[in-house]
Amino acid sequence: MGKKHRTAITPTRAEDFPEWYQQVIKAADMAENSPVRGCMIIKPYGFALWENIQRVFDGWLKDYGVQNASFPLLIPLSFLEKEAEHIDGFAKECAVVTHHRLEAGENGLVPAGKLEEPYVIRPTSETIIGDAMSRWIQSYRDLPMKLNQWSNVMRWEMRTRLFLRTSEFFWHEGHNAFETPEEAKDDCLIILGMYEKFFEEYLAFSGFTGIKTPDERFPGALETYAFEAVMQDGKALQAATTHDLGQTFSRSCNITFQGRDGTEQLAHTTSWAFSTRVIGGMIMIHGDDDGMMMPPRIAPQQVIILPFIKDESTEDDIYSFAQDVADKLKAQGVRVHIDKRDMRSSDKMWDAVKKGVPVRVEIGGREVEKGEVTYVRRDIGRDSKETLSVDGFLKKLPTVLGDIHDAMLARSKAFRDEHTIDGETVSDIEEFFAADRIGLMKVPVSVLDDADLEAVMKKHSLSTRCMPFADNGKKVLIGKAY
RNA sequence: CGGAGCGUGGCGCAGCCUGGUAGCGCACCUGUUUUGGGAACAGGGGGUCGGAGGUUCGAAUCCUCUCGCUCCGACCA
Repeated sequence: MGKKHRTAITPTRAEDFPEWYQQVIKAADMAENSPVRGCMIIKPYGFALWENIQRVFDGWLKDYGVQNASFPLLIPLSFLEKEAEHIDGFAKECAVVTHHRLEAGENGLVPAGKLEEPYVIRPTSETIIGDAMSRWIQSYRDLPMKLNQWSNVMRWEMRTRLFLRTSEFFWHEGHNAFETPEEAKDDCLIILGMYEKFFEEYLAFSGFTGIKTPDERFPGALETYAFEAVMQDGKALQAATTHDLGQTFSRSCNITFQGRDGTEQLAHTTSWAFSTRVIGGMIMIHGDDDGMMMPPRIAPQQVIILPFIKDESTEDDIYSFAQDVADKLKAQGVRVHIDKRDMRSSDKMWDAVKKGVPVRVEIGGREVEKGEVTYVRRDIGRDSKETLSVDGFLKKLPTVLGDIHDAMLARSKAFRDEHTIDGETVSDIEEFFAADRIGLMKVPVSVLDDADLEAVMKKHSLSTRCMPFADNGKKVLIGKAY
């Protein structure tokens, strides 16, 4: 009692942001490190979030005419070698499969059966999908071709962090091919728009959409477009990208088609993706000192029902009442969970808080007696506590979930805006970051030509994030990034 | 891959400098009393100290090597 300031997560964001991040993941039971270096185990609660993300966005992709397919995990080394710039970008982080058998050796099993041509575990699939496309595309009538796969990829990272950067990660990778450069460019912009809409409408955060500067481009791309979000520690997170690959990959993969004029032409391709990294973004954008805060539309559980059992005699009544409420919520399409674990209710409550379940419903003897429920919003806390009739609650819940979403989005937007500071010169940048201020600095693109910029960027480990569309490409965002 | 730090029961840590076979908080189990919000008391279970080797009568403590993790940096979704 009286310990008003005790937070569910130690340390707090202000005390140690990276450590806070780790602790939130642990407290919310979303993921953990695995015995495999750099690879994480996504636990059921975290994976349920990813599944919801997949389910919603997959529907959007299909509406856009994208077809799902599945390509091999292993890519022949020679495929990667086809595109010089591409291999240059990924070679350093490829895991290589060189053998196809194990044999008993002196000290246990040893690899045997050396492969003539090694395979690379896909760091991305441009080359192998390009190879397939080269066979599937013959005529302009086969275009556009829009393919996607939900898959895992592997990049041997120097330094990993759960969700944000792991050696193996999950994503979707889309690969489209078009007849004209205009279509390819439009495709990039359309999909980037879908990402932005998805992040805002489902993950409840906004960021900046824009064009990457040349040095931040995908290896082999003509142009890279990105969605950059701002985390609570002021660092930027590239949450999604689309790449206009021009004819780079169609040239190296031989994706040709016979055009309307009868001549053989190279297709214009694009690739685009977001990964499990967005979950890391959600944590760093929405989480607070009491743990995770799930955006309602994508939350694994939208409502958690906590039965408050005072004595055994009321247990059955409370459970059946809770079940009844849960059934009605389910009928309404709400993802609801009843926490029947044999624990003290206060512990269950904090567990729900740490997991970030948007709405907590408390049902005890009083509620059962009066046919009511008491609920609390995760984003507001105790002050939002309200007791309603069951029907009243059922009717109001959609609005409540919507309000929570709106509030979370508004907060992330306000944070982004407050932490995007306008500057004019290199010395403005230097001053800002030397003062340990958090956020991004937005300067005119002409600053990129300033010879002093590189040193300042290096000194404060900054990078250009993107040239926002909102500024018509006249400004560039510079900051620290994940 | 460079710099720093850390690896001791499920979690967080102390012990290590000044070697003598392990301790605290939380969690867990049992019981009693509690119970609308992170309960109290009593009793109890669990670790051989990341791994390997070495020094020593004796090592969590010293030495060497190794693996892993975290932070900062370079590289990247």
